[in-house]
Amino acid sequence: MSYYDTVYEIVKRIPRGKVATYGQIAAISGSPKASRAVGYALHFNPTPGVIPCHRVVNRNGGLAPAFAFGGIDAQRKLLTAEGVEVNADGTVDLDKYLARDLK
DNA sequence: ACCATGACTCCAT
DNA sequence: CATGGAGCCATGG
Repeated sequence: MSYYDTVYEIVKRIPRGKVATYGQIAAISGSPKASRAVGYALHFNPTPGVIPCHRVVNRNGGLAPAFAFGGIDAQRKLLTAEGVEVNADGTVDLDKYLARDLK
């Protein structure tokens, strides 16, 4: 699972109070279009608590609807606690919270 | 190498 | 706005 390891490393690098998109992680990991594989990697989530998967959002800035570790509301709560504003529809402002300098 | 799967993304209806 | 189909990639059988 070398590719997945890369994904985990990147996710762990996301600064507190910031978020990253699947496409962003995919690009940094080496395959800009492997967003699907990235999501799959997070689905495995081998080390919960270590990997902040709640900071990973889709291209629209929206979090996973249901398959998340504890539900979208749990992620919303965590993100809010870190300083990330989450909209009622479960999306975040990428213009402000996207970790552009990640990498 | 082929097929099936999936926390994605784009486009059409 | 909801739903569905097609394309992308990595993994496992």
